[in-house]
Amino acid sequence: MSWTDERIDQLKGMWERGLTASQIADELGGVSRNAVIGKAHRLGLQSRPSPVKANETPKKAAAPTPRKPAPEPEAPRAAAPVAPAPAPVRAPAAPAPAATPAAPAATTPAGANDAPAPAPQPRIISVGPGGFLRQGPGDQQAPIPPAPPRRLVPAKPSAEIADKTSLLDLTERICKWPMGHPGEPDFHFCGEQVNPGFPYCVEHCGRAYQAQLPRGTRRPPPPLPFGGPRVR
DNA sequence: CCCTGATTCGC
DNA sequence: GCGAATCAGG
Repeated sequence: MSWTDERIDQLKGMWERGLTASQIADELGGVSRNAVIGKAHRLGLQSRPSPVKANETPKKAAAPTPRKPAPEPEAPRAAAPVAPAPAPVRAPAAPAPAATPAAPAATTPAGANDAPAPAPQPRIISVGPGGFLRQGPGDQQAPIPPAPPRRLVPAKPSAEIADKTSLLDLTERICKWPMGHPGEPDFHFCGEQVNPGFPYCVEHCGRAYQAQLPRGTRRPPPPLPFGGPRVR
């Protein structure tokens, strides 16, 4: 397998979302965990806490890599400028304590016993031209980029996907939201009319471009990147 | 042991 | 540029 633009995109997305290299490798398929890590580094996606990178020993007394016993005393070796960069540690999926289950008081005026209390949906900051969620003005959290292909189709007979949108059916005005996993028999694309200016239909734009919730709020279901571990 | 990411270096 | 081998922490 080679690193096509598309695969690189997927790698970036998943890496930024905090999936482990193993998960990414498994998801992409055809590459090893090491390949993913190597590529990520070459792409400059360094960041992310490494279990091994905790301390930085200024002295390299110990032979860290005996694979090639340097014959040279390495004279012109510039001293490694220890980057003091604390690096903006992206707050990952911090398990919000959520110790306070939000008293329903505010949302439940006295006497108002409306039963159909919809599930606590993410608060909509504003609505884009197509009706999808959009970030609030002051909210400059990086928008979750492309597309979390969730396993939406429970693997149906091939006849079932006979009229589904395939790769060949993609045009600039049909939704390219993936349904299922590439390579699987039921994999196809959404196929709806796109939200003008976007690669996805209105519905999927809503999923691709999510509003960042105000501090403290927690989306009940996690962003669910991909459908979890692939069932093979 | 398992997992993780980082790094090196032959290809 | 790629990724196996290796390192090293949890």
